[in-house]
Amino acid sequence: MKIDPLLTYITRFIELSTREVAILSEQIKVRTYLKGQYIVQQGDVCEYESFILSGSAKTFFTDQEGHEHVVMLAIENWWTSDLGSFITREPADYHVQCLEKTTVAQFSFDALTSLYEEIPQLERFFRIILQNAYVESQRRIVRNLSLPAKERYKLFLENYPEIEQRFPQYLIASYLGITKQFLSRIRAELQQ
Amino acid sequence: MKIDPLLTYITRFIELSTREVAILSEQIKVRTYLKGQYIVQQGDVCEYESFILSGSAKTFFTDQEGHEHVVMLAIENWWTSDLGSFITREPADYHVQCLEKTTVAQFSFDALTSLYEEIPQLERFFRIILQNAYVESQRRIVRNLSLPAKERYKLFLENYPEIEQRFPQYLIASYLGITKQFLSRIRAELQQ
DNA sequence: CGTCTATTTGAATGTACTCAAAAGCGGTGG
DNA sequence: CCACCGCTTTTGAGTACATTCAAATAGACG
Repeated sequence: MKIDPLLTYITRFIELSTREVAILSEQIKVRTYLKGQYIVQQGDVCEYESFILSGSAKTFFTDQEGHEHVVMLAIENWWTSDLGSFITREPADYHVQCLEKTTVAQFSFDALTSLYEEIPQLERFFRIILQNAYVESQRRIVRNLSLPAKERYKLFLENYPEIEQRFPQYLIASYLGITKQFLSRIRAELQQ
Repeated sequence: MKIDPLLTYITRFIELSTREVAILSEQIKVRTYLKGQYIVQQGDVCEYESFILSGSAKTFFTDQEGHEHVVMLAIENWWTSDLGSFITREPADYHVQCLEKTTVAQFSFDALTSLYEEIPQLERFFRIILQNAYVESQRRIVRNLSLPAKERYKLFLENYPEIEQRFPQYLIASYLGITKQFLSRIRAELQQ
């Protein structure tokens, strides 16, 4: 499978020469996972930053009481990994599991380190990506702190209509920080 | 006031030549705010990324019901701004207000843009800073979703003991996403 | 000491949770 | 083609964590 969607995505932020595209392509590994397979396992060091070419994945962890909490849901053209583990080389806090057959483009830590040297523009690319991710992350915190579940769900529908369609309700409930039962009740209210 | 703490901070991540330090120093504005003054006002475009040399600030917003929500608390050697507004040049979602007399080193959008060209290493610096900030932001989301208020408060005490000392309880309560009354009860329980 | 602000305490309420069970929805096989 | 299985969603009842409103107490500063 080709990494064209990734190149398209990158060149929305920086320009790449033909030579740079070649260098990049060489360092990136394309890999396909089956439904249910893990891209990252909690406790292992996260070896890759993965860019989803097709398919979808959930990032989650299990708390002391054995309850799963969804940290992130990702589809095509999204990144997924345990960034904290990836950059520190410490055991991952989260699992990343495929929800369907999923093909990703992967940057290993070493590949990325050398790519930063060979294509300095990539520093800018990831800086911009991270800026956006950070801003979005702060927004999510704000929404979680200041809005009741019903409002959070409505905003989720507005912001991620594609995701709503694609994932079971109980995962969305977990992502929103509520139980599946409660989301079901919220949806019932919104019907009327 | 000198920007030495900022230079020390930057050189923990990248190396700077004497010439680069000079370029940097020229582009950075040092500014002192009095207690209560606003570094950023909700609705205005956030003009600066501010690095706190001394003092402290809170980032907050006011919801429809007129309640304040603290998004962030910052002290020396922390960054503060409304990054979303700063990078998009759109009106800020948040206020940033000084809690005491506060001196900051400020990067304007234009200064930073030209600094990225003159000192490409700064791309790396901010990439790393943002990586860390993003990871921390995700951790906060996870804690907010999976832990009861009491546990969140205990972790806050562990992670930010300096902040606990320095800010009134009602701000910490707001940062944790709970009311000041409830934090007071939690603290009473923890005493025993 | 008095005033202003911050914290604590009390009582009633509400939002969201737990546990339990029923209903819906695909897919598979007899 | 229908019966059954596993999985997801819905519904119900009781409960808990956290909120609101109100008032009392404690601290800080002039």
